[in-house]
Amino acid sequence: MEERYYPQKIEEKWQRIWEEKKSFRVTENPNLPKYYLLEMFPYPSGRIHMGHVRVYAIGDVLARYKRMKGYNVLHPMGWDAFGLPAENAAIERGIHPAKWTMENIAYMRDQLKKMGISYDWDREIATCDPEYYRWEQLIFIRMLERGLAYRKRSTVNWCPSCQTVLANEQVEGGRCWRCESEVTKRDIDGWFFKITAYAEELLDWCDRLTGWPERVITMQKNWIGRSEGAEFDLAVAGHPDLKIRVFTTRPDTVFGMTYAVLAPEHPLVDDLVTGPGGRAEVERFRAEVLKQSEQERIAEDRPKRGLRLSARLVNPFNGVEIPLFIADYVLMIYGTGAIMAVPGEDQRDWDFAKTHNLDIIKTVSRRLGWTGEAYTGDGIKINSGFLDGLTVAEAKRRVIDWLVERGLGEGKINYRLRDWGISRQRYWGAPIPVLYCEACGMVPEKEENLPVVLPRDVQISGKGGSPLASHPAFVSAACPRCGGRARRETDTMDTFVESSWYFLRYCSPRYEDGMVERGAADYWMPVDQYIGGIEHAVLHLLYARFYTKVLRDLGLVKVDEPFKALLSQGMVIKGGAKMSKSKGNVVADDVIREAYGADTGRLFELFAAPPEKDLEWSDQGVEGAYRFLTRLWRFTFQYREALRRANSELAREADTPQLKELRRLIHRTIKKVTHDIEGRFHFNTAIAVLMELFNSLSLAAKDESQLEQGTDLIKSGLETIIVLLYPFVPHITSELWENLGQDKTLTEVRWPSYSEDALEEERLLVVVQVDGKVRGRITVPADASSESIEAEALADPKVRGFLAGKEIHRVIQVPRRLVNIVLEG
RNA sequence: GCCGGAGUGGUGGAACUGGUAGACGCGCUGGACUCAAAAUCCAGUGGGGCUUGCCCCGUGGGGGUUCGAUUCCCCCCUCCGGCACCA
Repeated sequence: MEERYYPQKIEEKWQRIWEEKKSFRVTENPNLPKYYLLEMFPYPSGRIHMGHVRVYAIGDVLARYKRMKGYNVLHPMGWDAFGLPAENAAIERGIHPAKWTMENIAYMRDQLKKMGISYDWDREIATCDPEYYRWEQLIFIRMLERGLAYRKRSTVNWCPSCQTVLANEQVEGGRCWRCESEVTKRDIDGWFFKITAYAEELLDWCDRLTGWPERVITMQKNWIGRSEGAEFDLAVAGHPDLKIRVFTTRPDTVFGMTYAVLAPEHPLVDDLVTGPGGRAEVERFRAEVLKQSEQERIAEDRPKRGLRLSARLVNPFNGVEIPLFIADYVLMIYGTGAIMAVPGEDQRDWDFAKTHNLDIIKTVSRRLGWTGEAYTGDGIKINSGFLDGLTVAEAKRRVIDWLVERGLGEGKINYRLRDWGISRQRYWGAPIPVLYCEACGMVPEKEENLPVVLPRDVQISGKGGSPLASHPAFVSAACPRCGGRARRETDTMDTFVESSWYFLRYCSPRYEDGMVERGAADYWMPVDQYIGGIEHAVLHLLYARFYTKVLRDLGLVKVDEPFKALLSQGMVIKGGAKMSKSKGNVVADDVIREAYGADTGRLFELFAAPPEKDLEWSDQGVEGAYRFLTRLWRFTFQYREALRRANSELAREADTPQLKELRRLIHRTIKKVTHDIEGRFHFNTAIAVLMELFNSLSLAAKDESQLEQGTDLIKSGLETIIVLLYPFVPHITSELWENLGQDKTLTEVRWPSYSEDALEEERLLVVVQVDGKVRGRITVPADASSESIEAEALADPKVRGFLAGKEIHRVIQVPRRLVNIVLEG
């Protein structure tokens, strides 16, 4: 053993040993409890920096810990390898996306290995591999058969910079999730996955995902946006053939409707507008709305624009005729695209009614002292015919019954969630396996022809339109049904499709007869612990849940949910901003490794903050982590000869009080570290107690008499630190362990257990309070009775000073911990 | 606007279920070693007061419950995140 700690040398050594011994390779073993641990796989964008390392370091602690606890741990890694940056690199630098991607993967794989992350590299996958996406194409065809994948023309989100369509989840505040360009609208044909068919189930299961953070669940629930209400028809006065269906969450307020509104693009508008003058006006209004929706959508307090139509509707509940408008505040994409307006109990309707001088009827008695405008609270129904005197909830039920009895409407549930648009007008993605035949129309590719391989020989210009469309050999093909001339679909799939099932492929990554080998998936799934950034709260995490349910219904897997528990780790911040290449504030992993080693980088990131919080990068913090490891190294070096001769196995009953305390501390540390890792992932406090134990150990070893009498115990303490620290800093601990003369390596060592007996103290420190303020501390025998503790507390000279001349009112005791003497007055 | 989350020393952060606030680390101050520096080691480090041993104050602000509140309840302030005309 060398006196100095040379991290690079030992890190290389142990990484080589782990690789040669295939230490982290796993196979299904029904005799062992399984643990599937997964970090969100990265997009191979170039290089990993210390901002990325955090999630892998967190994952690696759990992986190594769980192995030591005897679990069969699946801990795989792969690459979310399709996506736009690869194409952009091709455009900017003339490198083929495939080449660029594969080179990045090679570089990043090497980086992860050098950080010592314990993956089963034999399971590595890349989603751009045809052997990967072929199964996705097969599932696409299955979904097509079941109506879960469909094609339609619709108004979609278009990113002008990425030159492609975006799903609703991929638009954040009107901007593209990846490039932050302002998103525009476009009418376009495209493919959709019917995620709305699973809206109810996705929502229901939210409450059963008990291992997920509350805020992610809340975000998913909000995104799905369930609202319960009623749908019914309003007749058009003088047009017996026409009726307008409206959706409301407040069926109890039907007697308060004073007008109705259609979305400007509602299809019935054309039927209701008579005369060329009217039509022109409608067209003008529509154009205005369309224009403003781009810029002014986010503007606050923007007035609600509307146009009154000549037609009048009839309120079926009281026969009253009401005016009809088209207005920008009603959206075609939600509900029926038409509403009954109740200004008395809806603020939006109130605002509109005020600007257009419309009647306001109150149908709920206001809470005492109410001074607001529209009232949305609870109360008793008024001005509401047969509903008068009922509560809001009762009235809702009564109205729905009334509608059903007369065949005019029904109870109805609407969702905010919309179907997932998966068409991308780009090259570097998985081809959608369908063709358009001149005779047969749209036809899926034959299963035996899968995969539909993405051709390599394309011209990537970035000038609008997919390069696939100008690749004749790809586009023109024989119809799988009639053999006639057909044209291949040139849209590729959203890359979120690949990431919706990669966790399944890891179970049997080389399986050739299907997406996933049933036995392997049944053994490993679900993922026991998933770790990733909060930015995917409704993107990837919602898609993956949906896709898993589809695969379950197709009979491929038996789980209902893919991820049993989720840990959303915080960002790494430097200089007030998230560490990222574009911000120019990255700390390169190799710089850290060269200066301090991978273990130091890991230790710092694990120690500086609990995983769910943002972590502030600190060069001095890194120094601190390095200092600790260096001290541990020096300590082992200094005492290793003495300790080698000791026998920690037999660590005999320590005889001095200090050694007894040290022994307790060792067991307390095992207990605390175990609990901190296991229950709440608080690695920072786990590391802190290990530092404490080390400080005590250093102090004990410095004392000649203690070192002599307690060699066994000190050895046992050092071994405990090394073993407990192994999941955090695997290289240095492996090396120190070897140098203590151990023949097993730490990959084979079990997590230590603690004994409750050893935790037992002989004397207890009891805090004495007078009127809730700490006034003294006494030590008592562990078996002291509460009476004797009280007596001793009252006898304490410091405490007595506060009692002089006062009368004791009562004494409260927390057993073994605290006595509070409450005085009179 | 609605829904979440968070405010603790100079600093990153501790404090289990209401029971010694500030563990551990960083920084800082003083000391040892050294010709000197770095590294290392030792001691101190929430604020204020003085009789140097204690006392008072202190977890964003104000109130409450309690023998006792960083922890529970109410109101307010600030910051962060999500959604945002979804009927």
